Amino acid sequence: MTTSLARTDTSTSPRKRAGNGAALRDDVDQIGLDALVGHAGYAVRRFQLWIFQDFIKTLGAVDIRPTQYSVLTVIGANPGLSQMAVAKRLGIERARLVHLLDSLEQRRLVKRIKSKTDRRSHALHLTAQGDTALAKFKRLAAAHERHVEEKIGRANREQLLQILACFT
Amino acid sequence: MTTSLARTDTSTSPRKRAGNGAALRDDVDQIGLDALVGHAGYAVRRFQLWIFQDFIKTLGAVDIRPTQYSVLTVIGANPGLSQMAVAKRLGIERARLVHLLDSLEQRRLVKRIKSKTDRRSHALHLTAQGDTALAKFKRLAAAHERHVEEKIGRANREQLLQILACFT
DNA sequence: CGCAATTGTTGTCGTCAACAACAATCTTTC
DNA sequence: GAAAGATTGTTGTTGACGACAACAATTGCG
Repeated sequence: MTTSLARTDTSTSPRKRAGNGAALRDDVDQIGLDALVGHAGYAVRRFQLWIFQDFIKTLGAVDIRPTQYSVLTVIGANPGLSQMAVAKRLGIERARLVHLLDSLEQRRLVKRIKSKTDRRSHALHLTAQGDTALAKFKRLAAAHERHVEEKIGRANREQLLQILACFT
Repeated sequence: MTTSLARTDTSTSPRKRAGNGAALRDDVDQIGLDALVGHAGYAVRRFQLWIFQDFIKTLGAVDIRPTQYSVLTVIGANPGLSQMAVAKRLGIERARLVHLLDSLEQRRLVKRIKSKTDRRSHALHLTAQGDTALAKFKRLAAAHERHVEEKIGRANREQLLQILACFT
């Protein structure tokens, strides 16, 4: 059993100065996380924060954020998709995709082409400029992925991808 | 270009709507992710979304969100911490922690006690009510963690925690 | 034809991270 | 001991993001 409700002292036994308002323990390394260490969500949240920050920093020169990169990649690999299809595939709101595409279209990376078979929808394509830009983005993204590998290890990254493959 | 195929069609393959012809490919299962499949960040983002939604839903009856839970857990395990110490340990902005604590203090789960040794800082403690409430939260959080286990498998969850331990 | 569903769009709301600035208070340094 | 610098809590702003709701135009189907 992982956590019984008994408040047993955690792994490390930090000196609990039980006194109210006693000295404050500011030493970060000594602060126990208690039940949090058993929660995958906490570790994943911290990891995602780190990984997104590295992505944003690594692609900072081209000003591309993770969500923008995912949209460009999917459109590049599947030209002609509708906004609804991209939104569903990436798990983002179609309302949000509107603003994403507005930004990418303003930057001449993507174009919305009115579909002839369904006048409601737009067929999404990369512009020629967007195609060459995406190639550059992919190189930078690969560099970012190497940072991940250096951080958690090559084998661990592989296992991670395999474990979470069911969410992609 | 890169043809990434062989998507193992997983569980639900409901009903492929016999929509219009070959104009727009709306079939979500057939849309390739291209370079995204090799990016840990994408999988982690999707996973975190799923795991947080399950957490929020599982703890919906008590109206506790992941960040609130993490704050309560750390305070419960380390009474007397300053706000700065909690913020640094959990990796959240101290400005954000202010609002978090305002909310938790209004709900009588946490109390800020003015430190005698450092009149700038507050010593954070759970109230008696907060202590019993946290015990209940932990039971619900354990149920959420079982959902994670059912989703990705027991061994995979263990490996995930081990791989990401360096971020906690 | 008529009605339900879909698509793109606009808007609002709440969460969250990242900064910047500030007053009060400690700490260091001269 | 006083001035200068650092820390703590606080307030505010900005922007990305997810979740909803409503709407017009359009399509599909009974």
